[in-house]
Amino acid sequence: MEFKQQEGVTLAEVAKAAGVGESTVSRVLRNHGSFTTKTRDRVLAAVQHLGYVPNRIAGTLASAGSRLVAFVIPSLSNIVFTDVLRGASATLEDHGYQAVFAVTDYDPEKEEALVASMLAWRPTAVMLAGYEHADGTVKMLRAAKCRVVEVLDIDGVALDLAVGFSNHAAGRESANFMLQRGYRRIGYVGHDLNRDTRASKRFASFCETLGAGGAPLADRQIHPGPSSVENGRIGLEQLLARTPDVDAVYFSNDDMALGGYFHCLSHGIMVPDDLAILGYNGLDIGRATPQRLSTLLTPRVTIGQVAAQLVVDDAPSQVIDLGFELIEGETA
Amino acid sequence: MEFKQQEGVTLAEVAKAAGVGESTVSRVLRNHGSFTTKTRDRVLAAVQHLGYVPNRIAGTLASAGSRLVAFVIPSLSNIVFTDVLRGASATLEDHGYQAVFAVTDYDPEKEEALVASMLAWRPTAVMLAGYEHADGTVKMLRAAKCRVVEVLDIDGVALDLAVGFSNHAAGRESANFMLQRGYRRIGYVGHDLNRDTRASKRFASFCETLGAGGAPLADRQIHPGPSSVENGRIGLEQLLARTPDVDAVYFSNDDMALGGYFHCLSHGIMVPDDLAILGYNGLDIGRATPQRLSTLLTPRVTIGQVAAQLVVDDAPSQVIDLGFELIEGETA
DNA sequence: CTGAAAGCGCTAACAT
DNA sequence: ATGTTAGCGCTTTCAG
Repeated sequence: MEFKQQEGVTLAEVAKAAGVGESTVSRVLRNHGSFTTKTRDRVLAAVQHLGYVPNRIAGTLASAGSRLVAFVIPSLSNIVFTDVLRGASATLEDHGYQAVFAVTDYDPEKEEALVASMLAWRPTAVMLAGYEHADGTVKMLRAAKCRVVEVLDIDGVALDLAVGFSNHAAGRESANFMLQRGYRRIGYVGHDLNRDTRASKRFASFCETLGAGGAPLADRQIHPGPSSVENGRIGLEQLLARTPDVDAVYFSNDDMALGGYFHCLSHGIMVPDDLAILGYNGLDIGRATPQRLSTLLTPRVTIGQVAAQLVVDDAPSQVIDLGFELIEGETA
Repeated sequence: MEFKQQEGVTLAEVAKAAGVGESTVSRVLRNHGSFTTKTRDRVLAAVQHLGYVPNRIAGTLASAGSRLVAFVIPSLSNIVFTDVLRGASATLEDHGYQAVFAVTDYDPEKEEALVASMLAWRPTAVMLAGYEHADGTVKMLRAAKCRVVEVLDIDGVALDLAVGFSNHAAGRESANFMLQRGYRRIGYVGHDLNRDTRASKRFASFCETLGAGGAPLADRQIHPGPSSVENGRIGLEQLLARTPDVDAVYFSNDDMALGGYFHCLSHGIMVPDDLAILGYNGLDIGRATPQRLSTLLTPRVTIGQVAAQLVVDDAPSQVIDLGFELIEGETA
């Protein structure tokens, strides 16, 4: 059945076996150009017979597009990024593109190094989170002749394509919601803001809006580590120890908020009467908790889909605001 | 500063600019072979000056190894797989490898198609979840001269490398734990078992062990969809409606278990006295809930790390059992 | 220590 | 409709 599969069957061998020229095999395989049904069948039979698998490395070198899309993301633990990947990968696969990824750990220098090594694969596009990049990263990206998509943030100047929503607007809307609900002693529990610049944008606008509304932030508790349920629990505990009279707390995201909610559950703190809780992200789990979590739903998967579609369509440079939706749950 | 960056600077141009031969540039860049410090500096200066980014597509074609590792995973929503990716990608990046991935949606046919298109990139290795693959997939993988790593399961015959733990053993240990704790009317709440073959192995062994222990499964509720907190909540609700007298429930994973736990919280069901809950996976969130979730911790990140290391080392074929750890929480 | 030249496997004109 | 040929940008003998 299979003869020399060990070292890789080449197109030339298929051509020989089918008794046609190499370009004919190439045309048939890519279904491009013209050929008779007869030759097509002979080529396909030879392919089948030899177990030929086209070599896209060679194909890419000979033509132009690599059909490789590079994702340089901060983390694989944060659902935000895996959701974007998820949305994008489906669209990409449907169009014959392959997704390559690397994780920066929220480190701009690492991002720069990873972008450099991604560029070595001559990707059709590279997708990054947000706008804050090292100078070298920007320089390389500008010089490279590939598309650049910045996702999850639109508060800034895009390099090329940007798909996301305004984190400033998200912070503002969250603050307005709290204010409307009548909370006046509002606290914040968050994770490392230096690394997560999007969370820090939300926080800044949240505070500003609160101040303008006459109820400046009562207190804040920032955990130096990454966001997690456990850190949210600890964060709220510490905040309350210092400022027991807050009537509401805004968390940097739903994981943190869930931790805060659990703290309340185990300490007999009534939510939202004793303390209101507002999260961010709109995770599924927040809809299954004893009380539905109040949060801001972000269109993460859609962002990935739209970003991928723009790349596939080779759309002109643009910024797409996909917005968000405030979910009025039962915790605030 | 940069002259013809638009179309990509080539190694030949660097060579010309540095006044040396192409092979010398290649040697310097890969730090392989010999050259004087003087020529090295000149080459590096030229690289810097022109903003040269090596083309790995060409490099791969000319040499052999692609330094690409392909991941063909069932889902990006299930933390199990992203954790494996996370563990693997760090190791891979450290060794100059790039991770490529594709999502099968638990569909063996899609897996086959994706493996085929991955193979076109001539990856150093391809990583798959578990042992259940379409015949075509196995055939291609055997024919391809790349390493194959099956992760997360070791209950079967490995194609090449396998890193994981025994899901049968996990089911057995979970059942024995329930039995030891004295539960006798034990139920099961799970998600689609046809798709998740590993969950189905755990369930089978769980039932078998329970039967052998004289307390056969009291009832089961299988949700046809994917695992989620919400589906776990609904699943437990339905199970209890039909069989109210169960004293413990084993869930297909922690997401489902969390849903069950939330159901208990909101319906005044005392855990574990009225109803005990046992999950599977050992998610972080289970340590922050009002009561720590009893579960089975699986070494997902480590599996990724070990798998990547084996590939990097080009280790001989072998199966590595990384085991798991039963976490005695407060819910069972 | 360094350069010249022959491919790697495929695609894309260009013929025919 | 199909074959021929010249590269794509790099690595790798092989000389020198």
